[in-house]
Amino acid sequence: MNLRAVKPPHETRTRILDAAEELFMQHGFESTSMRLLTAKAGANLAAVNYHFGSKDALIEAVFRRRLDPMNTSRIAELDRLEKDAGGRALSPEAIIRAFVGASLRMIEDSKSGGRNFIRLLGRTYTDPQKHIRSLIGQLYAPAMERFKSAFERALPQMPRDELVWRIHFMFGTLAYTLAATDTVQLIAGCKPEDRYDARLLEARLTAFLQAGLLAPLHDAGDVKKAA
Amino acid sequence: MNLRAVKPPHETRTRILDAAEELFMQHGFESTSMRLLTAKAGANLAAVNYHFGSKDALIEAVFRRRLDPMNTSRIAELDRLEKDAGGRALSPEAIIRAFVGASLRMIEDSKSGGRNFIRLLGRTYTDPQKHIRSLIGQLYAPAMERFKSAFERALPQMPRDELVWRIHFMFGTLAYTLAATDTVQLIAGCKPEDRYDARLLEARLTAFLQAGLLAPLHDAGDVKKAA
DNA sequence: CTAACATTCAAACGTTCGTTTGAATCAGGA
DNA sequence: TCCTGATTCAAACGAACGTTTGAATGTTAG
Repeated sequence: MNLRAVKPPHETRTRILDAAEELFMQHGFESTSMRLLTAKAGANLAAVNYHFGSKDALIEAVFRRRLDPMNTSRIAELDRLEKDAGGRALSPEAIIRAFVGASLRMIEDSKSGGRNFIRLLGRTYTDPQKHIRSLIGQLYAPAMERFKSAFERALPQMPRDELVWRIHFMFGTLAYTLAATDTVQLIAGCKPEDRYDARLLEARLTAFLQAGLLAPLHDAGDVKKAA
Repeated sequence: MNLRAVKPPHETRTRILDAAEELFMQHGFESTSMRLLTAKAGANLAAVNYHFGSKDALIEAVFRRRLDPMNTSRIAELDRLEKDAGGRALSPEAIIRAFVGASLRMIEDSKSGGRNFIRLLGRTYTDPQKHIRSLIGQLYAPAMERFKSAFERALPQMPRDELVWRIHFMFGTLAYTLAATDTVQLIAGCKPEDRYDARLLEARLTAFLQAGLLAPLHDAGDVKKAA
């Protein structure tokens, strides 16, 4: 009997996914060649096509592996909050934290390549390729619907269009913040050690998003009149 | 004498820049081949290398053409506001409008390919290629410094780190909003005809950003304690 | 052991890429 | 008109890409 642990069933698959996550984050999809990728994963060039079918299918697998669990846990967290609250409405802040927290927790999780993935994800929301954007949209759809109706219940007085836009703005702020962890240097003066402190970032981000979500309604009359 | 207007001096150059702007926006830099690009521009395949030197140099030229004037006009607008205000401090909202307005005015400008460029720009802030991001950062630097100190003067009581982060968040919201003009459909229910109404968008965006910028300061003690 | 299956491997395939080349074409001034 | 420099053109270059192939190797069950 072999004393070493049994070989995991999909070891090569996993190594390829990990390498892809990191290289896609560093160089993007197109600039990452299968040769570089399989070399980093310690696999043969043909391994990607054998295990995933094609490069596009690999890209899809990279997102499915992390995004499905992340959004499932988001929804679970929201369910838990609503159950704890009994019949009472949740505060907007609590809903925001449930959404943002799932992403930030993944950044802190240093053993899995979560941070790589989060940065990759943040940038892919605006990927030029439509089929990639629609994949992301599809993977996000259930959580998005769930959070949207949670916000509607928390803010019954807010017009629906306005709410949709503000959710859009919040989503954008989160996406950009996660993706552009070094673009911060555009505006010099940020202490580098603060940049990855997820707890501090969560506090700052939540405060910003909450204020934006609850901003006073602009006077629609002004808009029409000025036009 | 020829009755037709004289041939513009850099007609082919301009046609190439216009085609590049549109195709880069639609497909990204790498997925846009020189063959497709020159065909769309009605130019020969070798024209890009003749007029610009290389594909990378063309990418740079695409950004320089629009970004330099845009940021110059941003700074001019801020100068004008400060002059009009005499010695008094500007409101944060006025500073935000000066910054956001330059982008949104370019979206409305349908005769030049400004809208294409703005969407392209929004996505490029988080481009995987470092030399592209640093080009953008470099082209933005003067305006960024100028607006940063304007905000500092308008909000003297706000800690500098906090302000830097909030400017970062605002910048992200703007970038994402401009880039993801169709990702809005992630959250269904947005009336398509509202999506490109720049005046309405400016009102909504400004209200959101202003509220976020002026959000109550979170208690730093809470953060440390929870850690 | 052996048959059956899953995985890995080196090699090659055809395509597309950005770039280069050298001749052809155009313009304007002497 | 002819010369000169700028621009356009068709053609080709070598390199890199994603994918396929068929044999070799490893693993598991009968």
